[in-house]
Amino acid sequence: MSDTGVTVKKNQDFSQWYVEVVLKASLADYAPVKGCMIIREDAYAIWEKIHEILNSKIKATGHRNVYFPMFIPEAFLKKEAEHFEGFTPEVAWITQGGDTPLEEKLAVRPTSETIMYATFSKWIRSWRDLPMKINQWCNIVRWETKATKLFLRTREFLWQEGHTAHATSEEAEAEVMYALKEYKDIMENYLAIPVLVGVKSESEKFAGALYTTALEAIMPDGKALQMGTSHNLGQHFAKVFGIKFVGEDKQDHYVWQTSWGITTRLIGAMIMVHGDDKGLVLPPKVAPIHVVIVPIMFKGVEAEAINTKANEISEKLKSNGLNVVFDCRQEYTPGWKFNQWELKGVPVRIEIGPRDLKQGQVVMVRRDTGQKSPVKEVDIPITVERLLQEIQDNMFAKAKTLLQDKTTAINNYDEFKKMLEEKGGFLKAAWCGSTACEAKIKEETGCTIRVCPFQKEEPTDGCVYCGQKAKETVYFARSY
RNA sequence: GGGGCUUUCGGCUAGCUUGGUCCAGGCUUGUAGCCUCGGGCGCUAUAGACCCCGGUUCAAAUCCGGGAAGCCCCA
Repeated sequence: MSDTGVTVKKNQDFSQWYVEVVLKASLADYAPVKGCMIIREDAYAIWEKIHEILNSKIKATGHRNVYFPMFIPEAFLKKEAEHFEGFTPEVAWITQGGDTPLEEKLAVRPTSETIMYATFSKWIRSWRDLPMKINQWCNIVRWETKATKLFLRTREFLWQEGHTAHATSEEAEAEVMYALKEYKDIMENYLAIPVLVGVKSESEKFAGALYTTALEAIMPDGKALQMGTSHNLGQHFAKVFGIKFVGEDKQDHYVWQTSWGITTRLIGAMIMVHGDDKGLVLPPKVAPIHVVIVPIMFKGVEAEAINTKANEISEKLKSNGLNVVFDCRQEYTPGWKFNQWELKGVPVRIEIGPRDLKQGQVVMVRRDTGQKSPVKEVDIPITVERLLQEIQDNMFAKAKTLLQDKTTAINNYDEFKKMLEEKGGFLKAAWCGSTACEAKIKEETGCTIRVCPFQKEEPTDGCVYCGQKAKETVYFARSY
């Protein structure tokens, strides 16, 4: 065993394990600037996959992609006071161009509400211009001072931000829920990560929003991770940017707005949730490579026959729309290749050697369970297809078990603290609704309210902190 | 926001306490070649590093000061 592979066990040193998997599976690399990362081929391919999936969803419902500049005049950012206050600690500023100091400094976008909405006020005149539904794929800069982590928290990251404007509050509300629903589908049915959805508390909501809804997942170390957000902006921005339209009633109205986003952080979540001691395990639906074929080659006549057969299988699978790699490199042994492709998380491996050739079969190995089985040559395409689906399903089921295991219903504060130390995860507890209790809990335990679920559960106990009458049952957790 | 640890060939590291033995040693990787090579096989040859800036000194990987980057813990 060389150290080309992962050297620590996932459940022994999770942080170290994560860093090693990311670097050794060549998903990313450190950049020369603190807190910045290089997203490498395989990780970028996964991001492109996420593009494809979301693009096809939102285009089908009338959203269109655009691109706005990454520089935002300071005055724009300042217009919505709460928004400015929320973002200003982590905004990177440009103060000089060439040798000349700028008259007004420019923010490198931490999010594009302000620059987009300044323009919305020009574009929206009448109710016929609504709804306006646009989206942009871009990079974002938030100048974190510390605690950066590959994929999960970097100074620059990639994301998608949807921005819509509607004639009515109800329509905006529906749009918020629409984005949430599509996000949930991507996370659960493609990335195989189950999520909790709900509303953020007042102190956790997006700066400037009426309310924020979010999707939250749990990581194997018991920390929660925010997977995506969808905000109802109400008319806050419409009022400061003057986004008005003439309604069918011939009166002026302010628009109702939403914004929503998911980021490259999802890739980090996927690594954490599914990876194992051998490295990555990729959900088939987003895996850049579905099948790798490893020939067991010897010098002589058989070699050519194996080569031919492997190519044949590869072509057949490719024609079924799969991405297949035939790893015919001669400088590596089969064993070495097995380890390498496992590290990279390829869902299915096909081995073909002289013995298989004689018997008209191959050996098929699934990445999630390591299970090996001989498959007759004629059955290969259908078996691969079945296996990919099984792997996808199995991965989601496993992740669901993780979520269940890491969710604990709590009745009192002592238990809260005890469970937090013992296993972390989501702590489901009654809350009175006061920001003061929430702040106290955060101060004393580091836990925040991750979501207040949509399906309200009637609390049977008093508030977990103050004991007063509880308003609802919410999910607390430490988070990334 | 506070605290701790770390940094030597592409990767993992030895050397540092006690400055000179070090134009830095090993393993792995890369490159060229050989090898029946079914779980990181073996053999030969070759390439490759002291995080940066400054100081002390006849002499610095080693001591001192500053900086950068990475990781972890606490809030």
